[in-house]
Amino acid sequence: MSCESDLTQELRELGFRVTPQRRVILHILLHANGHLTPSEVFALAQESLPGLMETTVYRTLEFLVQTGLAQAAFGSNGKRAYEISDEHHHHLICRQCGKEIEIPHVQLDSLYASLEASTQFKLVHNHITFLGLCAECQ
Amino acid sequence: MSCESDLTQELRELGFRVTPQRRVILHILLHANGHLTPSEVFALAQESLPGLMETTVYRTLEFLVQTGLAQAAFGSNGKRAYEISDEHHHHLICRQCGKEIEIPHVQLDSLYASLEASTQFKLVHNHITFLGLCAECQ
DNA sequence: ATCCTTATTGCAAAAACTTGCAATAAGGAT
DNA sequence: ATCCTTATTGCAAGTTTTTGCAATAAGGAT
Ligand SMILES: [Mn+2]
Ligand SMILES: [Mn+2]
Ligand SMILES: [Zn+2]
Ligand SMILES: [Zn+2]
Repeated sequence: MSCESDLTQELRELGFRVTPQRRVILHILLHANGHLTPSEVFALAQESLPGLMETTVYRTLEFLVQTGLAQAAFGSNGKRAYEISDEHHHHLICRQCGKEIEIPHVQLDSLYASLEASTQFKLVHNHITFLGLCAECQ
Repeated sequence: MSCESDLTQELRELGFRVTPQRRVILHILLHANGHLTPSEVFALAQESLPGLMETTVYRTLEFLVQTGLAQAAFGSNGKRAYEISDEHHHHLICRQCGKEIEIPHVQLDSLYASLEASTQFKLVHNHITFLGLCAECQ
């Protein structure tokens, strides 16, 4: 009974296959404390799964985002990073020193409501990176 | 007196040099109606400036963002695109059909105010891409 | 336990993007 | 007009990310 079993269960119920590659990558994301880049995931995953291709890591991470099990973040540098988080949140990063703050999604609730009202769109689970200057760097 | 002269003037006042490459790329961005990818800019720029390198396009676009003359957008596919717009705005894209709506920044004013109050950060000119489902695709 | 279907992976090649460094040329000084 | 300084470009090489396709193996059926 490993820690990612509920997620693999969810995959199976959605009609997707549970492969060793997906298991390992889910395990890594679940135990990471922050965002991981594809090459970080690859380096870690390769330890338990020699022969794993970096291509597969890219595809699996994007697959997990499509299914809603993982979230992608676009850092200030434009590079992608991934995480699994049960809290819908966003980020605010200081463009000068890189300090990062997490923004609970509840702070965007009224924005979302007004956007949905004015556009007729239904917003999905976004994971936004705001840039700014922290108190020290201003 | 070409159309990008005021921007090249601004560059010069900031202490940067005005090169044919920067002129051409500014001209292209000013006449584009939407976002352009680096390779689109490259293809157009090469017509007036044979010998131009793609590297230079990447560097120039990023340079224009740093100086605040251009804005970068991270589309739903994660690929970068650039534009010059005098209106601070954001985007809302349908994850299903790709339909895209522009969101005037004024709709985020109160969010920005509340984020600045709660975090002590000063937010900068962000150019955010929200994802959702349009009325038809829901 | 074996077979089937086809989703998923490995592998190779391409495309997108970045970096380092020597050659060039913009803009200021003479 | 010529010279100087050094920001900027071209060029080559490297890294990151995407794509196509044949080989593999997950999961359901027999
Ligand atoms: Mn996050
Ligand atoms: Mn835009
Ligand atoms: Zn800071
Ligand atoms: Zn749609």
